[in-house]
Amino acid sequence: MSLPHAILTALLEKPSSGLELTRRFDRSIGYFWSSTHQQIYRELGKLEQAGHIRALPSPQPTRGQKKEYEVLPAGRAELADWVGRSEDPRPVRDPLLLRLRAAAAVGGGDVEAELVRHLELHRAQLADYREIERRDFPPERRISRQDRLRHVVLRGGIELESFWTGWLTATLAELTGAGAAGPGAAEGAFGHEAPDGPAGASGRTRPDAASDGA
Amino acid sequence: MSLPHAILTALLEKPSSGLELTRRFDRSIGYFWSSTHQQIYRELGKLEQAGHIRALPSPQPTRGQKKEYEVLPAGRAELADWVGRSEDPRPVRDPLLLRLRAAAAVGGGDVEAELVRHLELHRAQLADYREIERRDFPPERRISRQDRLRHVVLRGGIELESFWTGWLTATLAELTGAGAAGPGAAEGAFGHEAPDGPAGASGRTRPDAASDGA
DNA sequence: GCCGACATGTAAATTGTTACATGATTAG
DNA sequence: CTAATCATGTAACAATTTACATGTCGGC
Repeated sequence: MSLPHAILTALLEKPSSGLELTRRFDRSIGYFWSSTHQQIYRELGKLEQAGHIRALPSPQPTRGQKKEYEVLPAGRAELADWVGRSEDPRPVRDPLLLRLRAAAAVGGGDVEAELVRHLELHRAQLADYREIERRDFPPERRISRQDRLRHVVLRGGIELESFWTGWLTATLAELTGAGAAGPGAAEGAFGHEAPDGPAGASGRTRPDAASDGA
Repeated sequence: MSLPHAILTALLEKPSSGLELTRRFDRSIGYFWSSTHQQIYRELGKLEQAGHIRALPSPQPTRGQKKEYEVLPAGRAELADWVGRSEDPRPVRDPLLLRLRAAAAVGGGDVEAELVRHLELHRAQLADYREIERRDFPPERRISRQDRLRHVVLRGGIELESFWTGWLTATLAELTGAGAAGPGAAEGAFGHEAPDGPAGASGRTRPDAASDGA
């Protein structure tokens, strides 16, 4: 999957120990590929065995002792190769949307408080991103392709959080703004089947794409 | 996690067999919680053992034979309880954003083709969602809370896809529109650490994507 | 000498993916 | 009767999460 490549990226940006990586996964790289220290240590071991990274020489590499890693040429090559690979977007798997859908199915439940809570969280994350953008990407600067890439990734984070705050705000307005009609209304609504696509007997299929052109 | 609750929701909406569920996970429920038939069968077994669902009586429940399930009161109770629970948004884990960040780190690589491909996929999904909205949620209809919930969930899907198409379009413009300056420029850019600690909430401003319905 | 922070790990359980196996039903 | 399709599963593996275990170092 992508964890080793996230680690290679982080180590290319700056050689680090496992704990340092863990911290950067809490705020920088981890904004787009989150992970925990357990996974990171395990993956560091694999990457070292594979000859993609190596531990910088140190006095005694014992247990509680800091151990820094750097990327080897083989690791850089692997990452460059991965960058050129193709991968479909992952299907959405969002507990909040599912929860609302479940709320529609069982009826009742005050979901509004949870929506407000999420709104605050997303607003905070958005403010965080905006601050990083203000600090690292001043408007008139002449920038390299590297910086452009980093900036569009950050824009992705900003716009994603903007989507959430916008949708949550609108949803709260929709759910609290007008009184709910009685239950048991209109059939045929979303949740009662979408039109049939060509569905094979095994596994999910991304509902057809590439047809578009618009 | 959420898979059993996704299944309970789907079965509440309509009792189904494993294969029918698999198909609905390809187009309806699965838009927000994807899964495969293997996982679904495994989970159906667990839910049955837990007394949350039961197989509808049928002649002989042998192997290749269709087996329909319905939700029992205990299952409905569990789902209602889950709806009321609180859960933080999942940290982002997106291979495409990570890939761009890796491209910035290793330099080179033409990432543009992959962006175009994703743009087409998201446009197709967006068109699909819009069609469902047009069909299932005509504008002037008086609607119940159930329908409101289902509609906001669909709006979530629509706005999420709008975010992607908007961001991908802008990113392609940014990367192909202007010639890249030489490599090795500006340090201190995003990717070289963000500030520590939590950030306060802030008012939202809408940048550009994820627009239309909110 | 001990405590808290730093630092690296192990183990077990759950969840998700990939590949394969098997039986039933129906059209030709 | 045979192939395609419907339908339900098993097995093995990979990824992720949660809980715990161990060791080092500096300050007091």
